[in-house]
Amino acid sequence: MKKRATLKDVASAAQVSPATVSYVLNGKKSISPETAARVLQAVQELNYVPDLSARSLTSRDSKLIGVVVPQTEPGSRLMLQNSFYSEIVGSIEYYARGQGYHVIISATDINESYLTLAQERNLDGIIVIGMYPDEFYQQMKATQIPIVLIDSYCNDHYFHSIRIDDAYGSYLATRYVLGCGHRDVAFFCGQLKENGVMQKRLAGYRQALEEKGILFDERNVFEGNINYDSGLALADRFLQAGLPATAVVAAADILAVGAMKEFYERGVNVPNEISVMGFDDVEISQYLTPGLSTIRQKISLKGEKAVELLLNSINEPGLTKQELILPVTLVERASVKKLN
Amino acid sequence: MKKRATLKDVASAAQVSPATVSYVLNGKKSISPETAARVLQAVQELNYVPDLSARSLTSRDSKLIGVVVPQTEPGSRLMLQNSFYSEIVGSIEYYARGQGYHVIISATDINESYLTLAQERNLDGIIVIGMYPDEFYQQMKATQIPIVLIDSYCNDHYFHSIRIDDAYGSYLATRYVLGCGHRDVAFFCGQLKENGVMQKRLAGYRQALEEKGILFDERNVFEGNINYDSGLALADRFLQAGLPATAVVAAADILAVGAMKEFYERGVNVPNEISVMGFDDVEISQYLTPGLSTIRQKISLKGEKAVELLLNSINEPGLTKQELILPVTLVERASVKKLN
DNA sequence: TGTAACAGGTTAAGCGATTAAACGATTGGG
DNA sequence: CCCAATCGTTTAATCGCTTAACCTGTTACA
Repeated sequence: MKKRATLKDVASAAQVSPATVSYVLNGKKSISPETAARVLQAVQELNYVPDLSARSLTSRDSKLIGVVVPQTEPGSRLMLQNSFYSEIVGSIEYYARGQGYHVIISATDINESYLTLAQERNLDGIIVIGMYPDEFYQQMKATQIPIVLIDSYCNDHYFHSIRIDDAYGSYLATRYVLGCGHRDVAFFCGQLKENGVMQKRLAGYRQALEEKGILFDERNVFEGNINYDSGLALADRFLQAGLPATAVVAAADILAVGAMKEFYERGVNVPNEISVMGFDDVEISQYLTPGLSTIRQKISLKGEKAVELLLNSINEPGLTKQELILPVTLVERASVKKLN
Repeated sequence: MKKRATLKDVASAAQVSPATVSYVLNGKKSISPETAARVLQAVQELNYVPDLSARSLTSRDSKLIGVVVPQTEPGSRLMLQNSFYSEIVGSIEYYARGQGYHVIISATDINESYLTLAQERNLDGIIVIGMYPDEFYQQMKATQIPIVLIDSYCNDHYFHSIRIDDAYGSYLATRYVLGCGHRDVAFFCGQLKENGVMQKRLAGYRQALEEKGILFDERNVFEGNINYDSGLALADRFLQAGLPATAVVAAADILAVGAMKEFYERGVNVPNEISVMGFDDVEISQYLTPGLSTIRQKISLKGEKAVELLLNSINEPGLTKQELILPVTLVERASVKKLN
């Protein structure tokens, strides 16, 4: 039951003052090589690991960053089940660790509780994924903590921001489907209200239509939530509607996944009877049969860049706010039938 | 740029000593209602949130628990991509937070670095998911920190442990397939060597066979790794082998997912030409077409119980080690054909 | 040669909490 | 009526580390 070695223990073992040990450990002052060696050896022998709580107490930083993820849906609590978020969080975790930071996730309601976390743990920075009510951003701003927004269309220039070109991606998707010879294509999406991402993706869809001289028809857009069940439901509604559309472009893979399942259950063959196009290239998209054609965003790159930006912002407080738009590419698999 | 309020600030605002504030906040000593009220009000007004680093310095606990997840596969870094792990981690996160704990994940190599984390952050406890080399457990033991193992067949009784009855689950799966009229069934699994889970699942498979009086045939077991690509590969090898088997039971859903995809690509219809049975009931299993019949373990329950056990163990150091075996159930979907 | 700069260390003052011990004022029992 | 126990509160030590300030020799330079 022996206790952990402390700075002081190391100091006495190396026969120097605690301050010296501290200095050699963070190299903030010149120390003679011999002394340094002695200290380092003591560290080794005693198996010394600095206590970050103690350190954070004086140095005012915790080497901890927070990640805020939306509750995927009102009733559901376990956001990590959503592959999109878990992939991002995973990559954030990975890159942060590489830089000596640890990550604390929070899927809690966007009430005050996150602010509390930020304070009580002295978070060095926060990465916020997704879109929230305006009030939330105001609170975040008030913390004075460096923050990077992912996939948010919050206009406040106080924050750094990372996203993809949603409109373009959706345009790409739709153009591809159109290019395959489809002329009448439906659009499945999440709540358009207050969700910039969905709005942009709808805009991209419309743009592609327009470009081809195809009339936009409101009845072709099916609005639900961004989850599997909603995918099922939208496909059902689509089928009920008995529209002439031969393809659907979904504003999110998970929606496409649900739709494909529903089509399958209803005996509607994908891609022969109906084509399906996704967006995101979530991991499972490739698992499906047929493989889901979709718009790929390098999810892990988003995480990587977010960490990079956040860390820069932490180390250089005055950093001018940046807005990073990551590229998207089209991934062709087998869920869209070529009509020509 | 005003600084956060500290204990001392609250104290002077409420006109009491810092100690008093501390006492009313953690109610460890009797304080007059009037004083308490005054303090509480000051806390409100100043928006005071205790600094956990500082607290952890004296109270020796951090309200932080660590979660160790294996690197899903040697080359891959982002373990959270594996739905099984991300689901568990998500639920651990959720329940831990409910109890006032935060979670730090680590997908790092199982080298010394996790030990370092445990020390530098003063972790109150650790949840270890999966199986590791023996040496790892020894190191963990040395930390003296309460630990709960999930899905490990480590025999060391130093640890609490949570798992399911793998052998029984696999038995159930195989019996079901057999019950559907299949007589010749293959078994797909991850590395058997040093992986208790896989071994047990193989055992369950054999038991079911035996019970039906079917000879176990080594050529029917296909060993790979537990990931999608391996699923593809095993299905390929299976097809090459040209065995008479009419069904395959996979020791993990992700393997089944890969197999189904490969079968699809090769034009082998599931379930008409080959039946597939899974194990785990990962979220995507239901998304597949056809839906994957599988053995369900309540993944989130695992997380919940792990947290519960860990917290008990933290609060009651002498707690006798427990081993929890959670129930499994069969989920019938559409990937196994009924021959009779 | 006088002095400034610097290298290499040490001292000691915090950082923001917790908590044992001390303290004065009541209270209660014998 | 006195002593002890109890209550409500304060004092002060402490947790493990960082860092400004100080100290003592050297070295460099005009």
